[in-house]
Order: sequence, then C-alpha cells, then structure tokens
Amino acid sequence: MNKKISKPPVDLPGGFIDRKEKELVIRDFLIKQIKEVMTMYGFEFLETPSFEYTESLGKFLPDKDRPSEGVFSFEDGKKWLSLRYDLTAPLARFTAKNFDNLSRPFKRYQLGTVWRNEKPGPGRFREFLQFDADYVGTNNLLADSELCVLMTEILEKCGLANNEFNIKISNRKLSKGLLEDLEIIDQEQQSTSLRAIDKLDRVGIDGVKLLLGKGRKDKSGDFTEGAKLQDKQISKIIEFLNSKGLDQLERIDCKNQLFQEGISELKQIIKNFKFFKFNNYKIDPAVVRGLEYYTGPIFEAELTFKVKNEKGLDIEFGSIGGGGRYDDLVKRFKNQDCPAVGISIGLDRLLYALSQKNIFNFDQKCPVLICVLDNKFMDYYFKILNSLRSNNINSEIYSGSSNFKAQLKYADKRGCKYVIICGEDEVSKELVTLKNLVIGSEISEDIESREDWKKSKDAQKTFAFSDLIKEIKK
RNA sequence: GCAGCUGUAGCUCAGUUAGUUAGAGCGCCUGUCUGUGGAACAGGAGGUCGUUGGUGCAACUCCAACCAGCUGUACCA
Repeated sequence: MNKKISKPPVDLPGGFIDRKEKELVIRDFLIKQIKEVMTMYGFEFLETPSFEYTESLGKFLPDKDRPSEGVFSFEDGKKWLSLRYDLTAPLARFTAKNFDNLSRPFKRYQLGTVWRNEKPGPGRFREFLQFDADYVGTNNLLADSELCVLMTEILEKCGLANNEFNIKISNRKLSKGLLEDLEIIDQEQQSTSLRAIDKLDRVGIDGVKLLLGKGRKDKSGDFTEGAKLQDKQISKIIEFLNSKGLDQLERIDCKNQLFQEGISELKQIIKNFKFFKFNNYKIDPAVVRGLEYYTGPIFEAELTFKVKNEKGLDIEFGSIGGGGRYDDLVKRFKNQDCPAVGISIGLDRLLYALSQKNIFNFDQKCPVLICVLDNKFMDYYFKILNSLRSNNINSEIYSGSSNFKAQLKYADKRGCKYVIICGEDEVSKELVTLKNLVIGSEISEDIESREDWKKSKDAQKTFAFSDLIKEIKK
C-alpha cells in the first residue's frame, strides 16, 4: 500500500452544503405551508428544468475567458447550457413558448433549486431553493397588491410573527423620475446613484451621501467610488429618501411625469390593500432591487430582528424575499406586450432566519429502538416491530452487530426517546421492557456512583406485550 | 473582484527567543461493567502544524507566493 496516494477531498466546493434531516424537516414544512397558501389563492403549480440555453436565461452569455461569470455553464455540442439562476427567466421563456394556450392572466407558482456562481455567506449558498409566485399578462395593480399580501401570509404561516418583518414598497418610476428631473441622465451616473440609494439600510444616510458624492470607505478601508453628484442634487435625493409615507412623497417638488405615475400607482396599490385588510407594509423609497428588469412597483420583505452567525455575531442579512413588476420580460422572447409581476422568497435564507427562533420540535421523528440481546429472540423482536409499525410508531430493530451497551449508545446518539429491551426473562413470559431514555437522562444528573444508576430503574417499565401500544402512547 | 482578519487532532484552542519524540480540554474507541446510554477512573486511536517554495546546522515558529475560511465591500438576475 502506498500511503502517499492522496485521497480525494471530503470538503465540498464553497457555497455547497450537505443538508441533514433536522433542516430538511423544516424545509418540508415550509414547502407544505407555501403550497397550501398558493392553492388557496388559485395559483397553478409549475416546474421547469434546471438547465436552459444560456441565451434564454438572460444577459450572462459565457465568453471564452470567463464562461461562468455568475452562472454555472457548459458547452453542449455547439450550444451553451446554464443552470438557472432564478425562476423568473424560465417563466418568461415558458410563457412565450406556450403563449397562445395560456389563460391570461396566467398565475403560477414554482419551487425549485437555483444556482448562482457567486460569493456565499451565512444562509446564502451557491445552490439554494427558491419560491416564486407570478402574475403574467396583466397590468392590473390588484395583482401587485395581492402578491404583497400573499408574501405576508406565507411568511406568517412559516413561523414569522407579524412584527418580525415588514413589506417595504416602492416604485422604480419614482427614483428614475427623480433622477431625470435632477438632470442626472448619464447612464453610469444613474446606475451608481440607484445603487447608492439601495444601500440606505446598510450604510445609513451619511453613507448614501458619500456614495452619491465622492465615495465611501468601508470598515476594512476599502474604497467605493461615488456618483459625484452636486450637493443640490444630493440633498434632493436625501429628501426623497427621508420621505416616510405617501403624503411626504407627494409633497416632494418633482414635476416629472414618470415620478407622478409612480406615486399614483403606489396610491392604487395601497387602496387595494384595504380590500385585503392588509397593513403590514411600509413605503420606503430606498428600495431599488437591481438595475435592469424591474419597471414599476417593487417590494421587499425585510426582517426586523438581528440575524446572528454561528459565532453569535450580528451580521448583514439582507432581505428574505422580494419582487416587483417587470413588464418587458416576455418581450425578449416574443413580440407581444405581456406585463407581469412576481415575488420570490429564498427558502434557505428564510430557514436560516427561522432556525434562530427555536420554534421547531423534532421529537416524533426519532424511532423506537428494539435492542437485540440475542439473535435467537428475533421472532419476538419482529412481533414487537410489526405491532409498532402497524400502529404508526416509527421503530426499528437494531441493525448493527455490537453489544447491548453499544446499542444504548446508538439510541442515545439517534435521539431515540424509547428503547425496548427484551431478553430471556421477557420473551419467556411475553413481556416487554420499555426504557425511556429522556427520563433516564434526567435522572442521571443526580446520580453520582455507578451503584446508583444500576439501581435506578425509574426510567423503565416492564409489562405485558398486549399493553405495549397503550404504554408507548402515554 | 477588492480590503482586513484567521488557518496546529473530529471540535475549541495552547505552543516561549527557531532547538530532541508537537500539547490540553471536549468528543471518539476500549476496559473496570459478559442485561442497561448519560458519572468516575485507567488506557488507546487520531497530526505530512492549510499548500508550495525560500532563508537557516535546524522551521509549527522567520520570509514569499498560492489556497481555503470568516467579516466587510463591490456586483446581484
């Protein structure tokens, strides 16, 4: 044997993780809640494949030097394929492909894994599960309103309290109109300004001022180039950002037509909220969400509590969901006007946030372990097993080959609440000994010597086989 | 991508001014205990000191490059 042969790594590529039962159980729960809400609201369930032609997904065409900038891609024959990075681009493709057969508005929801080749962070991976709900083929703002309501209902059903998040609403027409009105028309300067606005909640008003002006140094001393606007323009934008409600926004002196359209759309959306008796929202002009793509109202679900990393430090967590109106998306594929609006929620991020609240319980999942004291009692063990399973009790016969002591350790590690112990004494008299490991563990805290715990049989009980189900259900 | 910090056992970390065979706690395995996990005691396994190169008689220790992780920042459909 040559020891020098290097073994393959057990590490995973950065941003990819193994997901264990505890997490998957919660994830299944979240999915179940989402499906219920979506069905209630009358949305269709859709699934599209993981891969699409790279061109169909959008602007991230692989070039020879960096074929995977942002997306995972490979060349299949002469065509480039990519793993989808969201569910919206595939929806637009699907809609265009089936345009003539779809009812419009077309309401669909989708749950699926998406992949992004970018820097991972806490609760943020390169492979993650996303949920999307969209209205395609309507410009009725009732759809926008309903999606906000729906997002709220989902988050609440998933375990967030009403005061632990809120939906921030804005309109791309406001920021765009304002910039036009301030004669900031240079494309570069516009984008930089929009990005600066978007950062309000992270860098604060002063940070935004710097980013709109000369630029800003971050905590590590790294410098970000600013938009280099004039002071007059900056103070106008700051006034805009400080406008908390619709009233204050309306008072801003801006004649720009786009801006005014934005205001009246927001008014309509809020008016619609009354139908839904919905008020867990906040007008927030600082919401921008990306640069391309969105054309009108935009929404973002923001947590109101601090998220910590595994070392207990508060971290910048960002939003757990959001969306908006993207009226031009389908047009990329088909020469048809097809306004649309949608939301998405990152389930892994939601799960990460929820996991800090300790609201989930896993007791029932662990099986009852039937210990094997001797193989000659197998018939009896299977009699017990069949009885448990037919009564819907998770159970198993120890499947290793170690001694009794090791079997208890195994049960301990699995988190089993009960073990069943049957040897000569029990089998000959049709009895069952049931040991409660949880109680046993509690008792052990007061036990000091080995003699004491040998005596401590409070945690276990012996009774007739016929009473097994009755006893275990107690 | 950029910046700062951190890489020593499965985990958390110590390791002096470079100086024999690199340590601790927790965890893991075995025994005391052949029908009782969690206590105690005793023993054991487990390390190419992130990687590669450099300087030294000598490198975990100094230098360089690279890699990985964390945090911030940029980009974000």
